Amino acid sequence: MTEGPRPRPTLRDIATALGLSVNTVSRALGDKDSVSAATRAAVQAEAARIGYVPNTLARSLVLGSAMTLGLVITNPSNPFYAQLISSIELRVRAQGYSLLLLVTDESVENEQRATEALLRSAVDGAVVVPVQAEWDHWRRVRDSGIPLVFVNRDVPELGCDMVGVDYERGSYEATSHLIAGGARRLLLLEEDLPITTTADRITGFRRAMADAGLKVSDDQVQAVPTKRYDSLALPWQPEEAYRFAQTLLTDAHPDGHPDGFVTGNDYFALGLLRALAERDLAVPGDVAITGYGDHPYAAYLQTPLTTVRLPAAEVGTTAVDLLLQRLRAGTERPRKTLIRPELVIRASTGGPPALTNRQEQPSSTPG
Amino acid sequence: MTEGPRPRPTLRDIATALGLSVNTVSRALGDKDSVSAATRAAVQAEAARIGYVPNTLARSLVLGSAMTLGLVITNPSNPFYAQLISSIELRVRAQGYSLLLLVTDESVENEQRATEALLRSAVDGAVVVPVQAEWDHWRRVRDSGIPLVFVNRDVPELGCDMVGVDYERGSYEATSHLIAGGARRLLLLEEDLPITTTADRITGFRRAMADAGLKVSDDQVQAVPTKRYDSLALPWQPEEAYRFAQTLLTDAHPDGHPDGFVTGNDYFALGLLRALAERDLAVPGDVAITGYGDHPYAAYLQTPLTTVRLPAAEVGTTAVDLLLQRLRAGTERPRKTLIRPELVIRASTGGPPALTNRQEQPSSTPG
DNA sequence: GTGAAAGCGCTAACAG
DNA sequence: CTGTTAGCGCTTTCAC
Repeated sequence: MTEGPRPRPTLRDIATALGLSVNTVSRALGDKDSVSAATRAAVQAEAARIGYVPNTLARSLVLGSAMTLGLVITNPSNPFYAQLISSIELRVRAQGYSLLLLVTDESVENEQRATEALLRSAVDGAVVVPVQAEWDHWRRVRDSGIPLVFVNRDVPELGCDMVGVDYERGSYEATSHLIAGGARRLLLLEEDLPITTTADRITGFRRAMADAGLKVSDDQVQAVPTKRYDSLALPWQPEEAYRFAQTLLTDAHPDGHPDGFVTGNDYFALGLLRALAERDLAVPGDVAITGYGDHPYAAYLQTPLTTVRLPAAEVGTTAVDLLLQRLRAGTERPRKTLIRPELVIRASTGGPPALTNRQEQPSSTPG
Repeated sequence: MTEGPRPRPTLRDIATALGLSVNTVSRALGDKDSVSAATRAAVQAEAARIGYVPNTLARSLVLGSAMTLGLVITNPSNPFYAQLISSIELRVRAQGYSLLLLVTDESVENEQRATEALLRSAVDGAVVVPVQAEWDHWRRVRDSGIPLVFVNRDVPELGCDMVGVDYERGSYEATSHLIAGGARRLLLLEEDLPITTTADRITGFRRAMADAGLKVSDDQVQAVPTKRYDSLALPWQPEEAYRFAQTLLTDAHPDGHPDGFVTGNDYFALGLLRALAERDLAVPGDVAITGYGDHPYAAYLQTPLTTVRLPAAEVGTTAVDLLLQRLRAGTERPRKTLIRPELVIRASTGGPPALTNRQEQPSSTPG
């Protein structure tokens, strides 16, 4: 028969119950050695008996640290970010910190409010996937002594630590792979977000084309309109890429129809696949395509999708480690780390036609 | 030229700069009316000038509330939970609270540690997706006066508020739909987690079968082994269902091969689809199948998947609202809400064969 | 080894 | 209207 919400027990409750001073109780619980074994035992017993839990607020106030890190992220429904959240939370908790979560939905306004929240909450540091459109508010956070680690997208102006994915390389490899497979008239379908990840993928695409001696006209790089600011929307719907591709395939192509598509994420590939099927274009026979992200479904499509697997967990873990190092170390130069993604070759580019018996590894760094 | 981390400005800095008392400054900033307009203006100007940000820690300590809610969730990589996180964070922030995130990965141990963290952090309340295997630690949290709202899975023993999805109904409708389409030898592929959501879906399946006058033998309800405790794994890999289905389809079926599959999530359906394709079984010709969750890819499979769409955003929002109401109201009876999911009929059960021009709505309550 | 005193930054009482 | 006093729960001096 449980009682209603009793007032929470404090050090003083233990102290008075045992006829000790609050101070002694604090030290007994804090495992300092300036307490007799007997006292310590008594204190710990009483603490356990009344269910004492230290008040982090008070503790933080005097210690000047809340043992809390912030995580500012754009969209948890993006599988990459979902994994990032998991890996970051795990690491943060393992190091004895708490995690404050802020979601920005790609909105600068939300991000500005998020920085306010970080400042007020006096977090010890923050892992941030920046919206990138503006960053003055981040300067303010950094200047107030809260170390920042940017993840996935950088804000070089601030000279903070950064850990991301080598998107350019992933895109380069995907493109080169298509070219190696015989594709010549390639198209890149990209997100229309004004962020570096997209820009890097475009760069990779162009570089691969150039290295193969292929020209890239402007209409070979296409931005798919996305519902980026719809706060509860999924990262991207295949829908948008589907409609976009429908139009694209209908348009006149002076040099012949495209025979290869590089897409900026697996959802685009999904929509594209449908549009191609509707025009009776075979994949990979008529058109080869690559995705980006290796979402959990990619290997299980009817035409398994060649795609770029992102090391989400590694990125998250590295970010937390960088942050904690900086909390301890202080003023080193900012470190930037790009982790290399992995091209996973499947049937959509003529790879193994279906699942072989070799098990697809759903490794610790999937999606 | 930014300076290094200055000590953070406090009320006293403003007070001394203006020759006022700390108290007056506090009230001026707090919009109390017991301050002259002139003083308030001066204070606010100075606060803005030095970039004053109130210290939530100190504020919380005296006020007895940290204006923070906890969110304890099992697996952010499950698209349903990802959306839940988004919607909850949005609502929580809109109400002026912060959100502390704890991930349990379906582990009771993690959950117990999470409750410790909630107690220490003195959150005002928590939204919880419980692991359900044990719940004594939750009793402790509740007894210490922290209101809890269980989401998606209930712990009826504790008499807390709860908001979930009517999984039984979703499963009932999916099953009935298959039966209406002519399927008779149905199989249910379920998660092997010991949780009520799975149990509810099984109940719905059995009830639909019974209502149609069909018997259900034990081997018609199958649990797919999953990597549930793999901390960074995705919710479920299609892989497991694929292998499981391979075996299943190889086994002798005295009453003929199954002509319908109800699956507990869309990933299972994905694996199943491949296993069926390998045996040249046509969907929906030979076998009709349904998924559960309406993940973003479901509508875009080569055979678009009939599935049960879950109202994730609505669940999340409702949960936060219930929690905040209870924070204000105090002792009402616990309220339990089940939100109804929606069966989305597609080609895998003989629905519209492909995307029609009627736009698939990626509504605010998808996946 | 233990206690008394002071203070983290803020807000709530009460005076004036 | 404003200042003084007190205290949130805890930890860190510094005496004893």
